[in-house]
Amino acid sequence: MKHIAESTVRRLSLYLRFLEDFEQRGLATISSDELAARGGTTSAQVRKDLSFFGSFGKRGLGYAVPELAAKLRDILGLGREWHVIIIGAGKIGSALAQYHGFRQRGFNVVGIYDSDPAKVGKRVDGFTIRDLASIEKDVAKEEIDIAVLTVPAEAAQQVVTRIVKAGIGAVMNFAPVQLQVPDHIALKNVNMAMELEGLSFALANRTPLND
Amino acid sequence: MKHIAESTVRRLSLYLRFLEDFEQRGLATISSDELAARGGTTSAQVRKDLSFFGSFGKRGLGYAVPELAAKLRDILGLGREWHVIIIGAGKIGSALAQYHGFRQRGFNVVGIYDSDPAKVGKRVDGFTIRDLASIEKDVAKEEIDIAVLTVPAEAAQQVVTRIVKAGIGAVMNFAPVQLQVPDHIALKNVNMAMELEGLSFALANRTPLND
DNA sequence: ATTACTTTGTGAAGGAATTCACAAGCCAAG
DNA sequence: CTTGGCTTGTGAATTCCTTCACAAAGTAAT
Repeated sequence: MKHIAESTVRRLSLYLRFLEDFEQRGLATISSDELAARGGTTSAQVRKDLSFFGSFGKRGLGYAVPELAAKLRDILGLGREWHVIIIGAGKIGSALAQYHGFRQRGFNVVGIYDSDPAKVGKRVDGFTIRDLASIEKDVAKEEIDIAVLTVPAEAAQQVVTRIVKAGIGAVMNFAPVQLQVPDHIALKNVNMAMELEGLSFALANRTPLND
Repeated sequence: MKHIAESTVRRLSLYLRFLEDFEQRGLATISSDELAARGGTTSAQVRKDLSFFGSFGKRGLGYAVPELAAKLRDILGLGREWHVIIIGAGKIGSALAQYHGFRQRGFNVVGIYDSDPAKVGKRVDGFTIRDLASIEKDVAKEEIDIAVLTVPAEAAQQVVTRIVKAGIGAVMNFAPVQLQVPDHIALKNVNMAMELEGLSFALANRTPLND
């Protein structure tokens, strides 16, 4: 397939959210214009985004809501269950383990890990915290797709190297470091400090920020 | 000032992190090449990013670490204290209130709010949860710069409209909705579900994702 | 002081993403 | 079955961002 831009994928996610809302409200069709208004973009952008994957609309009419939603779920890989582990049972890790929004979308958290002996064996929202030592074995055996990394910055690269070797496919990194991973591994960084600095920059410079 | 791209600001944040690391290790100078290697970009990109704000380097030598760090802190608006409030004392809101990384960077959390009478008055990590009803008054009186929004999706737009009217400057939105704010308000969205769907897309399509 | 080497700062070139603009297709009404 | 009104899908134009490439400016050694 042709290369799809990061920004396009983000927007597809957004469109899906709106479609699910429309679906619930019983709307049958939606135009690119309405979708665009809702997402703060343009109708041309919506149509271009979708056009990378096929033509799903009817000229003169718009898009059938449930069909397009189904198509987007398919494109985004939400048609199946993904196996997720959380590594690091600190504050963020524990909060994420308790967040049930994952499951709804097919992100099935199957375990949470820590290296601290004082934490291993304790329970967090139904999960028994597992020992980090067993992670390679588990990743392979339980066919883990995605790791959510909430370990301290110093430990992050070492952990990610281990799980990549064990066969992980994707990593969502909360540690404030730039991780080195092979090209075929999907990596996303979530960094509160950086987002806040974006706001602080905008405030300090009175620059209109568009996001 | 000329318009600065979102991506540039993110990289400046990243460079600052590296510089602070180098600073701590006592390094006096750093080249754009080394900075680039650390951040997964190119030396030309580093120089171009910095060039929007001035010329801080010495040809043949590189950049003086503490000077460049100071300059970046200044550019990013980290030279002063920002007053931050958290709105929504649920799981995420409470976790953020307990996160002390904010304070270090000059983001001073001064209060946490909820509309649930059962929560108002309770304490979270040293903060007494305040009643959402008093938010307009407080935003104005305490000169709040940044609001971190962790309320349910249904309430988000209404709350943001109120605080914008009360004079807030920037909003970091955790609710999975696209908020409407005037142009002069800085807005950042943090959306776990969307990030995960990005990973899921990459896994489902084996598309190398670059982030 | 001259030479060899290094690294910045920046116009120009190239590439990527967004927006424009319009032909093509579909529906409904008469 | 024709006309009018809408909305899609997509090349072309445009805008935005990144990379190239090199003159200018510094260091160090002889």
